[in-house]
Amino acid sequence: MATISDIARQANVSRTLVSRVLNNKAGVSPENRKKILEIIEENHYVPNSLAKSLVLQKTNTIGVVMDDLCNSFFFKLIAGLQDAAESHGYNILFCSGQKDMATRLKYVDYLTGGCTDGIIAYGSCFDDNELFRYLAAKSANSVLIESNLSDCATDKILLDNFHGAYTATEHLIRQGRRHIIHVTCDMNYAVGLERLNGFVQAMRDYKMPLGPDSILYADHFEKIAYQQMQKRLAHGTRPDACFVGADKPAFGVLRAAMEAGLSIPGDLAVIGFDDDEPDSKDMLFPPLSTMRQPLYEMGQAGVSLLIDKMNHSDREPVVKSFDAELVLRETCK
Amino acid sequence: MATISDIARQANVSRTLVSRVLNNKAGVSPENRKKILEIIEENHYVPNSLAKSLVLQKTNTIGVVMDDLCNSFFFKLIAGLQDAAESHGYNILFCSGQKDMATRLKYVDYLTGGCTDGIIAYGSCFDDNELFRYLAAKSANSVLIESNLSDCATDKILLDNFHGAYTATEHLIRQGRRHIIHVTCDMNYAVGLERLNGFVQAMRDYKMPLGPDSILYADHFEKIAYQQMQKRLAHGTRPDACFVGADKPAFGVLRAAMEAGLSIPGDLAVIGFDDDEPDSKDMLFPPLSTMRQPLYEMGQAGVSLLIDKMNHSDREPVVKSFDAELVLRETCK
DNA sequence: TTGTACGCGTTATCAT
DNA sequence: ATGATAACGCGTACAA
Repeated sequence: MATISDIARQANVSRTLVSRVLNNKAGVSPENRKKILEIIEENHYVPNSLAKSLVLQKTNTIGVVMDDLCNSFFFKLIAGLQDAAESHGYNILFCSGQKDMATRLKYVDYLTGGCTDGIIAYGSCFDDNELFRYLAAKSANSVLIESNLSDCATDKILLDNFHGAYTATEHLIRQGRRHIIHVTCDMNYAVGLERLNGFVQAMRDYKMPLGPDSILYADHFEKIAYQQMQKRLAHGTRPDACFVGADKPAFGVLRAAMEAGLSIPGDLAVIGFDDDEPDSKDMLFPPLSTMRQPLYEMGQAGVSLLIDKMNHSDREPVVKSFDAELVLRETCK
Repeated sequence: MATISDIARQANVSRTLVSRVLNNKAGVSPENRKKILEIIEENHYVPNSLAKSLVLQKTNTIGVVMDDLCNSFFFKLIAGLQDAAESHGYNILFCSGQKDMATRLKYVDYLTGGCTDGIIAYGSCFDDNELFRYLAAKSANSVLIESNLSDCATDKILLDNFHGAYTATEHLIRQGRRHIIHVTCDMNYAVGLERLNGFVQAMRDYKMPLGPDSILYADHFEKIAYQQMQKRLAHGTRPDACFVGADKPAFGVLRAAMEAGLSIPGDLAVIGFDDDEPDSKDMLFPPLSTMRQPLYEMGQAGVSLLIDKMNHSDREPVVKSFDAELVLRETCK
């Protein structure tokens, strides 16, 4: 690989002149500039960004650590991150440990080791806290998305899950529903707990009955929610509304309800959470009402916050919270 | 951010000793080793990988350029790339230009600028050829997956689309189907053309009728294929088998056929290509027969080839071709 | 306009 | 066992 010295030698000039040409700076005679540009072209010369970053103490690159790149839930987030990085003139790199913590910690080491100016990490799983603490300790220029770890003094992008769950539940109550239940998403995630809390609070505030079978525990997939709802419909009083902690389990709920012969939303109103994967299901189920999570905007905000922090390294950590938006579709009219 | 000099100063030793400790090398007294390790720990010190890579001329990192990260089609490929990189002890970074060519070229510049040892690019869209040529010119350590550009002297990972299409078509013929048609995927991609050619060749070899309405042109999505098939079923002789150039359009074909009252596979046998997104559709349609593309293995092979090339920089380019595998499910018994 | 010299943070070589 | 020094490729004062 050609270096700046090679180019300088071939052009019979100093490296300084070549550097000036590369960075479009003044102080080079037109003839020399032309000659240098030609030689650069001939050699397919690309400046070594390592050396450049080393001397400038600036990489112009943002690193993103995901727990898994292979999940369509992240598409909007990734798009938001990419668009924002692009518009700010930053490169953005993605890496994931494929759910393996050791690998992800290795990537944090790598990304904090000089090749990026800052790092963004996403997740709300309690198991991820180790990663967030490790990251926060290593780099002041980092942003956590969806995690509200109090002992990490980094910037944070949050979704107000409590408020979103409250809003959804409140809507069902005001609609006149009497027997409202909640099917949780995975309780190993902070979002699961927060959404449950929002549901409970709304039910209490409106003096709605809250019994032992008002809450069914499921996860982020369809199956468990389906089974839980099946069981629930076989025993006890029939619910007439259900707030589900995520969209995937909401489809499980819908399936169980439809198989049990319930009409949607007449017999049972359903509201999910997240508003992901809208297209693949829309021939199987009535379109799902849900609390839309603005993942694209959250990604954009994460990049903005990070860049702001890099330019004001002494400012206090910022927490920016987003609200989920109630999107009413067929399952809750 | 602390540097190796900071650590050395605090420990009252030279940078050499700190470096030895960092790299687990002999030649440090136990007391010094202990002291240095403590100070490293205290300071959350991480060696600057830029400086390290600069002096070692080795980054231990592979870069991947995708045209789009937000596509579930790539999940298996990404997993294969990650697993292989991990098992070879390499970091692997993903970036994408979100379909914007200028951005992707920028990333090629960035990745070839010293921060990676080699680069993997995926794609078979004819529009991508510019990118591949650019990459091949800039870096000898690069691997193209799915592209067979003859003027790029890089290693290549290919799928034998022609043979796969031939196999699928042949299977339909031997099954006794008489009126076989082909619905193409997007013809802006080399794979679309190759699969079409395989279909035609098989039909010719077996003296099957090949008329103007034996081929319907669609793309990588469900809608066009659905419309095309609807039109086709309304006019002309009814086909009794259909080989489709990808799975998504195959679902469009199935939908048109089922809405027209055809029984699957009795009236119409269908074989797709790729074997992606199996789960989301399995309640809507009978499970789809398809030519499985071994994307995971192709990703693994890409990493292996790249690492091999980096260790034998003078060897000739290697082309490794994979075969698609016929997976028979309900739509073609 | 042009070139010299230094530093970025690390590892390797060669002394001591 | 320990440390001084050069080198990786680049940008930039400063001098000429």
